[in-house]
Amino acid sequence: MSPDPEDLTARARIRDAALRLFGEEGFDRATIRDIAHAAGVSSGLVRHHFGSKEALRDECDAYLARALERLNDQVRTDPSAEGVNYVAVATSMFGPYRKYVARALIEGRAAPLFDTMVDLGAEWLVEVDKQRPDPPELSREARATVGAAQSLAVALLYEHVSRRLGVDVLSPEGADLLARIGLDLHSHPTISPDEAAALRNRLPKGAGSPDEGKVLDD
Amino acid sequence: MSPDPEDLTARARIRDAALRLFGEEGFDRATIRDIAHAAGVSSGLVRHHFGSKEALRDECDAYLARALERLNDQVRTDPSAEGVNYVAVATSMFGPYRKYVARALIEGRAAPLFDTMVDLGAEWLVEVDKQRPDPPELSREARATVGAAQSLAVALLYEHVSRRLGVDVLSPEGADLLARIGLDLHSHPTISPDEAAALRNRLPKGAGSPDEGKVLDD
DNA sequence: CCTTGGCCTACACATTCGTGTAGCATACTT
DNA sequence: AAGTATGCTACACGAATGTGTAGGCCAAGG
Repeated sequence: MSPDPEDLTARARIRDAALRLFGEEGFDRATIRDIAHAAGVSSGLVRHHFGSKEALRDECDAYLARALERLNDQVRTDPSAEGVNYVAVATSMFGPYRKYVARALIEGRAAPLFDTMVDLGAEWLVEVDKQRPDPPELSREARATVGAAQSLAVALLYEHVSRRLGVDVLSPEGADLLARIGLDLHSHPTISPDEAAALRNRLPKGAGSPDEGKVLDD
Repeated sequence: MSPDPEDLTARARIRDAALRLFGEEGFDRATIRDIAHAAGVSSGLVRHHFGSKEALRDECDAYLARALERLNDQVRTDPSAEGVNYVAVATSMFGPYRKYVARALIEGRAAPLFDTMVDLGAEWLVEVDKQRPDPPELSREARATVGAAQSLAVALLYEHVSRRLGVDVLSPEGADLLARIGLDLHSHPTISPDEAAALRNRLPKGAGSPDEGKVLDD
């Protein structure tokens, strides 16, 4: 999250304060007056710049979408971006805006944000699939969707994960531990291919035939 | 989620309505009057039974904890509980209370609920570890924590996952697709052991030595 | 019969919040 | 220099909400 060139302006300060308070308190509990106070302006100015509280949130969403686009390009062109970075980015995601993003995602908002995560994951899966012995039964997009959701899980459940691990996962030690756990989980299947086949055959619908209206790659 | 013997009573109806409205609208947007109306009682009765709005939410949390305990015992004693059920339970989790649980978890509440998920996952890992070639570097609890978080991801990001998959993941077709994706992801490592070792050596802290104050099993 | 206590309702109060309006200062334009 | 747009504040209003209070209905027990 590199700082925007537009800074110091009251409008930007209001947006940042809103991002923070919406995240910490939630949209309803965060009042316009509190946001204005945190930004060092009057409450009237918030209305002057953004029109309404919901419009202010829309602007926050849009700002985050732009920020993600920058980060997206950055990751795509970064040669050191490999696999785990995908998870690392998702985890430390949006730094101070983590809580805001979490709430937005839970409420079904911030769709472009989630979609970008899926797309990033799908691109990574292209490389992963090359080293895979058996052809995947399911589309890359489908697997990337669930993978993106799982990658976001630690960021969403930040408090609980930190509590159970006994370490703040945003601290250097916590991030290190998290990276090792991620490597372990991603490098060790928890179900053997045989078991997977057996369980697949037990699924109620269809007996594991690879094509019956499911989402498949072309 | 089996229905409680205590039912039909106004108190139970209020609690159920609160669970639903807190989930759908969020704690702040859901008003006591709306909850009372949904339960078919007056708003005063809500206060009479629960004292305050926050106390009502506490009761909702406690009720969910009790319900989870029942489900916990059920899963533990069910012989057909194998691996994927872990994910399936987390996904279709709490049925109508999914949104409530999601909000509670995001806000850092419902800790016993998350802890139960971790414990369940850790028990499963005991079996998984038996079939693992290399000894795990990290504690079972640590891996179970992240695993639990990832298992909850689809439930938390229900709307986005359903949207990207093009199927309601709570519908029979969606659940089937989800199960297949889960089997695929769990049975195929996305990182080879060699890559994992290489990436582990690249981590800033320590050069991959297996013990330097990390969380380890005994 | 009367009274006691648990459910339950109706109504009022104080607070808070989003929004609307009026007005001031500064800077830029013509 | 006058006009005008812009960034900003102060203040007020209406609505909604959590909470408090007074009272009614009804079964149980003396």
